[in-house]
Amino acid sequence: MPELPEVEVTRLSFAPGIRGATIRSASLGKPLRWPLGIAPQQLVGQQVLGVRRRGKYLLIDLSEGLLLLHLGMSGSVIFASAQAEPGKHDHFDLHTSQGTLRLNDPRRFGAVVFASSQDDPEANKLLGRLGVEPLGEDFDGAAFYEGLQQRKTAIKQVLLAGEVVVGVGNIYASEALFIAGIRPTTRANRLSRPRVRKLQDAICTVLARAVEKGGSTLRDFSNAQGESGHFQLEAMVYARQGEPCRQCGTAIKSIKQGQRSTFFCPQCQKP
DNA sequence: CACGGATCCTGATGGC
DNA sequence: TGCCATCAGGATCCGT
Repeated sequence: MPELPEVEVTRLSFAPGIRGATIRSASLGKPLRWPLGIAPQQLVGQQVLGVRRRGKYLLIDLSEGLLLLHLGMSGSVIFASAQAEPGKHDHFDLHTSQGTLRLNDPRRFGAVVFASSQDDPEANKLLGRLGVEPLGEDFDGAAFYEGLQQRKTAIKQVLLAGEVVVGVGNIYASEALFIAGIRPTTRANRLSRPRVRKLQDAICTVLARAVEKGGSTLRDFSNAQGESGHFQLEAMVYARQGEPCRQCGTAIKSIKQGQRSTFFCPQCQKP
């Protein structure tokens, strides 16, 4: 479900409501990808200072540390004043003076991890290898080009790895490469400066647009208010194998790269 | 150190 | 209330 736009839409939908709240209690369901790192009771009494995002991580700033939240493949968050008893796939509840934040994640690839302010939370291992923010000021052409020059792998997989630029998932990687006219199998270090520039613009455009639209609703994405993105992503290539390219009519192709599906137009996207 | 593959887990879908 | 294979929006870890 969540790539950067969905995570950002989630953040925007609950950050104002939870800011300033005091944590009353916290509870865990089944194990997620990583353990919380502390006993849930240790969160009690802490203040929620705000909510930021880094890549696909939600960073909840607390008075004594940082709560890192990742939605994995199937996670979603609800923030509401009254919550029913946790359901089968509800694996984390944060009860606060202003409402309950609940993580629902059927596949449990997501995580909630506490980083104490005693250990420099910003230096958390999970945040260490992340690339530049695509919607931030640091995403400039020169640095992006230099980053890609270091990689001989297919550009699609370099985007997904998140070590050069973060937040581009499987859907938006295919979409951005289509907009930029670049074949997903092209090796990253073989791209010319102008093509890298075009790709950079395409990534910004497609992600920013998706955030504006409230996240794509390819399946069942909804924000923390339970509102589904009232927008169906009009994908140019994603999941459109065999269908005509919206630009030239050529049949969209589907291939596997690193066990993930990739979609592209063999006519519009050049190696 | 850059790369490719295995791996975690549940649910939906489609072929037989 | 059939069973089985395949696939799904992520990303870390491990062997090479």
